[in-house]
Amino acid sequence: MTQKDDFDLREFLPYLLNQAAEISSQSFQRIYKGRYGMLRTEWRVLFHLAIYERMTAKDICEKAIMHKTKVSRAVQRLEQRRYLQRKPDEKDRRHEWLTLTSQGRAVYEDLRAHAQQHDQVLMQKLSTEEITVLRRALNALSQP
Amino acid sequence: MTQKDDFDLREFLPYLLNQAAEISSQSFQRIYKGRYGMLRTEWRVLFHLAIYERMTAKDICEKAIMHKTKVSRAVQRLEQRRYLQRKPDEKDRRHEWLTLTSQGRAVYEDLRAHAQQHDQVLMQKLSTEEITVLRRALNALSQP
DNA sequence: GGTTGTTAGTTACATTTTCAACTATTACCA
DNA sequence: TGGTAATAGTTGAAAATGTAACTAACAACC
Repeated sequence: MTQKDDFDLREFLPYLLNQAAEISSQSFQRIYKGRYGMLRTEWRVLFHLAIYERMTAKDICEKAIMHKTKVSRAVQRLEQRRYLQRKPDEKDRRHEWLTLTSQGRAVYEDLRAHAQQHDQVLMQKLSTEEITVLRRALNALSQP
Repeated sequence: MTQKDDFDLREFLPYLLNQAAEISSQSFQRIYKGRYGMLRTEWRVLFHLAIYERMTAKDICEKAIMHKTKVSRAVQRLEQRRYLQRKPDEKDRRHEWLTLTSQGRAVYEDLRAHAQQHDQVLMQKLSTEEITVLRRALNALSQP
């Protein structure tokens, strides 16, 4: 198993990004899955609603860059657990406004605390300068 | 939909990493999926075999940080398409040595060219300094 | 030498995701 | 006004993934 090719996978950005994303997500996954049986799609929706307070599923699709079926199903499960409420828009009944319940907000507060703590741990692997550049670069790469 | 919370998702590394990974993978995905009907797991295995020439499934699991069932299934599909061959180890028949066929290498060469081109496009969004720091940071974050 | 433990890899089943088709509502425009 | 197009969101079937249990081969130890 000796390297032969001049092409190095560890320089290929999509590969590197996936690797880093996968590994750095794992320990946070254990938290939201272990404590609340949630999926990745679900914590994302929950966090978006906590941060923006009031969104339609469409808004979430755009902000979180998630497919509408993913969002739809995440919303269903969060509703079943009474973490969010739906209210149809009066003027355009195709839209549904989503907001967290107090229960949902409580879950968010708990997860957010863990998220921030988790982020601290990750950042310990990097210098402050690296963190700044990394965030900037990741944001740039997130523009489609 | 106005931001309320002081916690910013766009600073949470696992989120940012996932977003960037997702988006930057998409156009490469169109290529390996469109041209060869391959999955992400499959191009990864293919690339590893091209680069390291001869590996067992276990080796690939470790290098690529993929679960053994993923690797097992990717190997099956690559074998069906005649992109790789298996040879049991003579001394320890639990091991199987995997190597690409010439067909598999041809597919790799094609995909590699596209990968490099795709990487160029991605890197245009960044300065050379950002690229250096990004790669270093991603490698650091990829250590579990 | 036979029992027990380990390792490489596969398979079966449950859970998630994807893709396409669907409903319901509003917009557009002749 | 009526008919077609567009939009928000849901659903069902197929594909992919995760988890755990499994087989086969070897190792170790008494």
